[in-house]
Parts: sequence; structure tokens; C-alpha cells
Amino acid sequence: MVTIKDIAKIANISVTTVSRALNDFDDVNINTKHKIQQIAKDLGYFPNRSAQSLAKSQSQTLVIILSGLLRDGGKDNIVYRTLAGMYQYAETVNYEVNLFTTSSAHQKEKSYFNFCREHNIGGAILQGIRLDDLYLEEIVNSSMPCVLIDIDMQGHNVCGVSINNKQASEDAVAHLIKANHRNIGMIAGIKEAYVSIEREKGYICALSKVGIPYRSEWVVPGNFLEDEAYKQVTAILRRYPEITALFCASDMMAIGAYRAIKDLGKKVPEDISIVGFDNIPFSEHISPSLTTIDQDFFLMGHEAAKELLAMIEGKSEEKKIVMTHKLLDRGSVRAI
Amino acid sequence: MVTIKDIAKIANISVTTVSRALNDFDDVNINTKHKIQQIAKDLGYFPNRSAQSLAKSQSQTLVIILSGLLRDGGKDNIVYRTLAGMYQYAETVNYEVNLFTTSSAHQKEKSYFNFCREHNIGGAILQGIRLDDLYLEEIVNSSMPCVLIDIDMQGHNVCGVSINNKQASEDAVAHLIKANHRNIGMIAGIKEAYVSIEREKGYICALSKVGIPYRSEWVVPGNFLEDEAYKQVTAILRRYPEITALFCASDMMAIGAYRAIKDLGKKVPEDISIVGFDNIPFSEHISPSLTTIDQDFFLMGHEAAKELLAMIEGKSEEKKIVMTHKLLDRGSVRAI
DNA sequence: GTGAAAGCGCTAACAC
DNA sequence: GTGTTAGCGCTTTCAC
Repeated sequence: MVTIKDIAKIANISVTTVSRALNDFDDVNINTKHKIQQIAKDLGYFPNRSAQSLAKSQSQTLVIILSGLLRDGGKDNIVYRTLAGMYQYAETVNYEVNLFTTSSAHQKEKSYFNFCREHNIGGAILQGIRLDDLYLEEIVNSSMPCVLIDIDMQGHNVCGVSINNKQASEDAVAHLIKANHRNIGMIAGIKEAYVSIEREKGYICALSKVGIPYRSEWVVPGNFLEDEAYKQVTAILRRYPEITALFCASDMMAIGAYRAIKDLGKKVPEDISIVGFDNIPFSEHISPSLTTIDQDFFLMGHEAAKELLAMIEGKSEEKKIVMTHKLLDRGSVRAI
Repeated sequence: MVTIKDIAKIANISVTTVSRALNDFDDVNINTKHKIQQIAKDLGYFPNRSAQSLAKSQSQTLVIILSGLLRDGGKDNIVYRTLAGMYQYAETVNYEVNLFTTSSAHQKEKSYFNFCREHNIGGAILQGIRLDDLYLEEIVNSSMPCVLIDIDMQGHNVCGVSINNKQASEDAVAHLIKANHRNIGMIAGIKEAYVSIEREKGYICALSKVGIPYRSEWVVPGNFLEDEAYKQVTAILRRYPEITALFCASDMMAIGAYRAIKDLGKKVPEDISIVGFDNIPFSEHISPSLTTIDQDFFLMGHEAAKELLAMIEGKSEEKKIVMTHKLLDRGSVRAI
């Protein structure tokens, strides 16, 4: 392994100067600098990140903490796209990305704060975290810079990135209403997820704006799971045959809904109209293609990374980034 | 930040002993050990990974290097599943995982070897690498432990993990032949990918075993891309209407094929039978559900991680791990 | 513009 | 069993 010491020896110069030259400080003679950089290149020198991190008590690294990388997860491609966005941004600023996953087992023994300390992490992006998560409170209280994806949280050095879930949801339901649906059910997500709550609010809001009474028994939890949605949709449509449209809080659940509807001997959109949420890659491919709310997760990851860096460098003011969403009008809604 | 020095001071003991106690060495008095561990816990001590890594010139980390985390990639969920498998294994052995991505830009300026050195990496898992990749030769020549997913390569400290792609492919085509298809086209992957080559071999082999002549013009490249497959399938079916079945070297391409067939006014499987490869989550959901070759990517990641660790610890003999595959007989093949 | 020296937090001979 | 000491590769005062 070639170190700055080696370079120093060859260049007949001190390690200090080598370090400064390599870091492109401008208090070093331009000639020595070039000379050193040339030697470094010739020798195939690369800095030891651990040593740098140790010396600077800070690592040039952006971190994303995912709550769980499950065996059966990821089908919606959301994590992947977010990661891709982060990595892409990180590359432009010559940062590296570390991906950590937490399990509840982890969280019990290791606090978020310690976790970051252990790794000389200056801050992190969290995704998939829920409102009842152990980390959440800690994050808000610690002063460690942190970007929360899909959570709206106040706190020192805490920033949130998400679309306006309530508004998006309202748009989705309004789209159904515009197609003259009045008996609209909702397959909601998971109670402990911020986005679920917001999306439910949007649903209620859209209904109330046009005077359609809200019937709580028409809102059932699908836990963002395809199979759970399948069960719930089967049950709700059997029980309330007057329902003509369903708003699903995620595309994965919409897929479950499709299957349920088919198995009930009904058709989308002839019998039941559906609007989904997320615009996962496959929503376009199912038949009929799914009308849904598009979120740009790649951009979300990108912006989250950008914001985190700004916070770490102490030059961020932003406390909430709202991404744009859009309704994709495809084939799963029929006007009645 | 609390360090072992702090603990040493409080316990009135040397840092060496603290270090040994914390690392659970057995040449330290059981009482002192307990005492130290208690203090560490009380203080909320966590080791500084950079310092550890620097001191040991080795980081307790498994690395996966992905060639490219593309904005539009990941739809097949393969990367996700592999990662999940790796993380799961790493957790059981108390290792961490680092995910790096390379772009060709990266590779030009930084060799694989230097890349690993820079990070005190003891070895890596590579996925998505192609035969013409700059890294590949270097990997084989360096003595750095390395697990290659989906590449068969000989070299010191190099291990490969994959299914038997040729055999799987042969199984897929044999399935079509058993359904009395004789005019079988193939949508191949990408010339520079090892798996593509193997899958093509399997196709040829299956045909020759039953005496069906091989027609090279019936094998077209789809580059593992849905859109490219769409184009190629459209062209080939127009040109050779006698084709009754298509073997696609990936499910993503099979999806493109479905679309092409539909747009040509034909139907799967009535007019054209299809067999895919990979068993991506959505292959089950498309209509008709796709008959395909299942690969367990989660397990692949898991085994790759396990093997890498064994190699790093110098206790591996294995040079090639062949995972099992299976043909999933679903709805996209019709017997004629 | 350059260098000497200390130190980041930890591990690992080696001596006792 | 325990402590002394050196050192991993780098950055960073501070003096010159």
C-alpha cells in the first residue's frame, strides 16, 4: 500500500506538504504541488479512507438508513430508485454512500445516535421509518443532521422530503369523482405510516368538498401489502356491492385489488374503477394500465442527498422539501 | 464521544485491557472484563469503526460492487433481492455491508484493487459485471478475495455464484419442445454478459438434442431491455410468421414480447408461447402469467456473502457455487 | 511555502 | 492477567 509517507520520501518533502498538495490547498507552491500529484499518480496512490475519517473525525460519506431490506420487499422499486438518485448525486460531489439497514433487533441495542457516531457519520437519510419507530424521537432530539423521506417532523437539523401526500390523494379521489363516482372506497396503508395518514386525509377531504358523506367502513387497511389488499377488497366489495370505485394508497395494493376484482368475476374498469398511488414500473403494464399518482423517487433520493450535504455543511435553511406529483390518467377509471 | 481511554480511566486500568475485554479476549480476568463491559455500556460506548479499521488494516465489512445503479434500472428486483440476502447474512455474522457502484468513468480512474485498498476492503462481491468490463481482468489477477455473481471465472481467490444458466435455458426450451413447438425463436440478452452466452448455448443444445435445426436468424438480441425486446419481437414475428414460440433470456424482455405480440394482434399463448427467465415478481401478475425459470436471488446474495467471508478468513476451498433453478410452469405456453 | 510534532481511537507485539 | 509502547495513515496546529 502506498501512503503519503512514500510520496514524501520520493519527493524529498514532508508529509504535511504532501497532504496539502493532495488536498489541493493553495498555500503550497504550484510546482511542488504538480510534482507531488504526479508522483501520487505514478505510484497509484489512493488515500486510506479510514485514516482520513479518523483524522478528520468525519467521513466524506452520505448515509441512508433503510428500515428493513426484506426478503420479499422491493417489488415496487421504490428503494432502488431512491438509492439510485442518492448515489447519482453523491457521485457529483465526490461523496460516497453507505447503506445501512435497521431491524428492530438492531434498534434495541444501538441507538441512532450511537450508530452514527460509530461510523463517523455526519448525518443520514432515513427511509421507510414509521411514526412508532424507536429511532424517530431520538432523531428529532439529537442534533445530528437528518433527512426524513416521507415523514413530516419538526426538529433541529431535521429535514423532510416528500410529495404533498394529502393533496395527491385528494387529486386521485377528485379524479374518480369527476368520472361521476360517488361510492368510493379506500384501501389504506398502515396506521403507523405518516403517508398513510395523509393519504387518508386527502380522501376524506376530496369527498367532503363535493358533499359526499364519509363512510368509515369503506376505508379498510391494506398495510401496503398486495395480499392484504386482495383480502380486504374481496371483503368490502362483497359486503358493499354499491361501491363503484376504489382508491388504493399504493400500486402494490391496487394490484391486489385487480386480482380480487377478477376473482369476484368483475372487471376493471367496467365494474370497478381504480386509482393507485406511486406509479411503480408495473402499473403501466397491468391490464388495464393503472391510473395512479406518480412520484419521482429518483429525484427524491437526489434531493434528499443534496439537502443532507447542505445540512452537514451547515448551509441549509430548508426544513421541508415538497416534491411534485402528478396524476397519470390511464385505463383503470371509467366514467359512469 | 466516549473512547476506550475514558473507560480505562474510570476503570483505572490500561487501554489495552479495555480493548481486550471489549473484544472478548479470554486472557483477561473475568471480573475485570465484566466490569469494563458494564462501564462501556453505562457510558454508551461504541467503537469507532475508522480507528478499528485503521489499526487492523481491515474492516469488518462485506462489500458489494454493482456496476451501475441506473435511474431506470432495478425493475426486475434482482439487485434488491441480492442485497437483501447479503445483508441478512452479514447481520448474522455481525458484519456490515457496503454498497458501491461503479460507472465506467469510475473504473478508468480507479482500479478495482485500489478501490478496495482505499477502503480497507478485504474482498468484494461483484454483480452486474460484464465480460468486457475493465475490472474483470484485474480481479482475476489480484489476489483480493472476490465473489462474482453470474460470471464464471477462474483465478486465485475468485469464486463464482450462479445457477447453471445453460441447463436452465435448456430446460426452458425443452419445455417448449415438449409442447410440440418446433419453430422456436430466442430473444437473447447482451453479448458481453456471461449469462447471455450460456443461455444461448442452452437454447442451441435443447434444439439439437431433438434434431431441430438451429437457425441463427431466429436468435435476436434484446439487451435485457424491455423496449429492445419489443422491437426485436415485432420484427422477428413479422418476418417469420412460422414461429410459434419464443424463449426470452429475461422476464423483462418477455414483458416486451407480450406487448409486441399484443400489438401485432396476436395472443399469448394461443398464437405465440413464451418462456421467460428470472421469475421477477411481476411475471406472475401479467396476463397470462409467465412460464419462466426461477432464480433465488436472495439466496444467491446470501451465499455470495457467506462465501466471501469464508475466503477472507482463508477457509474456503469452493471455487464455484451452483444454485438451483426451477422451471415454473404457468400460463404462457400452449401445447400444439 | 514548508516542516515538526501531536493526535484521531484503536490494536498488537512484547515485557512483566 | 495486565501494562507499556509503538504504530495504522492521515490531518492540523504552530513555528519557521
